Amino acid sequence: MKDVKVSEPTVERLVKYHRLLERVTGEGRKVISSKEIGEMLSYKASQVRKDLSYFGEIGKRGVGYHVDRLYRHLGAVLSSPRLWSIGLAGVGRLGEAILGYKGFRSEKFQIKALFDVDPAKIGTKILGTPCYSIDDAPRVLREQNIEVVIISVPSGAAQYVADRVTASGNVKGILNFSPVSLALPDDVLLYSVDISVELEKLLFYLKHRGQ
Amino acid sequence: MKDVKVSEPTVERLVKYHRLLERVTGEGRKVISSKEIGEMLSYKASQVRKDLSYFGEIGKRGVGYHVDRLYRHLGAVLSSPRLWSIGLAGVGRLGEAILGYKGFRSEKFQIKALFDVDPAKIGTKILGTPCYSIDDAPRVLREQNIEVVIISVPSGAAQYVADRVTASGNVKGILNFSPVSLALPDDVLLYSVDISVELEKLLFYLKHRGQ
DNA sequence: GTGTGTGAAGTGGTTCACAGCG
DNA sequence: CGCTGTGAACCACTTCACACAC
Repeated sequence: MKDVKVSEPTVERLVKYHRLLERVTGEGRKVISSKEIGEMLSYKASQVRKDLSYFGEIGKRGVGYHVDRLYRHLGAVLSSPRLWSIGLAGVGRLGEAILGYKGFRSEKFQIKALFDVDPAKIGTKILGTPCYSIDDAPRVLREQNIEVVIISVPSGAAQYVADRVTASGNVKGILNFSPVSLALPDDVLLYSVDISVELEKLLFYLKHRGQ
Repeated sequence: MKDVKVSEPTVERLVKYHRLLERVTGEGRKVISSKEIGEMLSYKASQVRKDLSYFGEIGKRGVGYHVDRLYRHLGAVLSSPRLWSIGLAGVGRLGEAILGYKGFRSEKFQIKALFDVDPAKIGTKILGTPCYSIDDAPRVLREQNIEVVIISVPSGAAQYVADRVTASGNVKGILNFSPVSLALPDDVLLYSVDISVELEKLLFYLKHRGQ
């Protein structure tokens, strides 16, 4: 797969096209147009075509996109070179929800180790995954070659946890669910999901919706 | 508060400035500069100044921003006209995590009603909040004047739930945690948080990180 | 001198419009 | 003729650079 530079919004849409195609494949559809994809996901047809064209000419002019071919094509674009091992720090309610989240099952990654501070959890298995002390994270992450960590701890603990986790030198990416900006070594990729900010934005625009 | 049109990224940053200021206020700091704010949140100082200038000249040239004044100013910009009543549909692991999420406490809103399909949950209170059948949603939403609903149901059920919820005619905004695009009446504002898309993006850029 | 406020320039992503191919 | 692929036009957000107030 050649390496085309694509913007973050494009990657996000590619993921959504892939998901949609998975569903459509199951329904036995053979061909789909950019217009139809766009209608199903609320994007402009031209946006869909541009996104899909970044990785080669995959559609047929005058016809549309062959569903199964496009599905496999996107699968290859989004595929991982291998199965990522993932750690999850903070097994509170949110952490446990993430751990058990069905939309999160994938052949791309697997949650291999949990970390917490609660002595009642350390040393046990939760939903089948072993839980370690956060202070053992550097060792465990190295031993199990875990390169991605999800942080779902309370905001006060997030920076401490991020420091422990990056101390291993093994971690290349962090997905942060806590509502704080983390300071990280700059070779570590950070993505954040801030649940309450999204609600705040919704309420802000609701307040000003007349406009 | 006069109505200035601000972009979504700006609103998101305003929320983060407000949060930061809350912390900084507590630490007894009197004055802060755009440069310092930027460093703490990983934004450019010029970005911070532009964002803060949309709602009037609030800083002092040559000095910086008075922390408490700026905090209250942002509070007013982001404030709600009143306390929003919120419903939450889908009290699975994720729904319960949201319900109990501390970062979610606010004087802007309150989760007033839960909805589910599980007969074991309907009619009970969960973490102190009453749970109703999703099919009673139109009535309950109207009776309790609930205008915002959080959807945290499995993807297969999301559209059905969205239809039930908007049937009341009362709902103005939806925060969707399920990984599907919802079709909604176009006077309903939609924000989505897609947990697995964020992880997919992280893994995609990790794979291509050499670039 | 110092740090804000802001027009102007720059950057990046989206949409258009049409050429090109099936 | 229909629908894709794509340069060019457009639009929106970010960054710069400097006048201005303290």
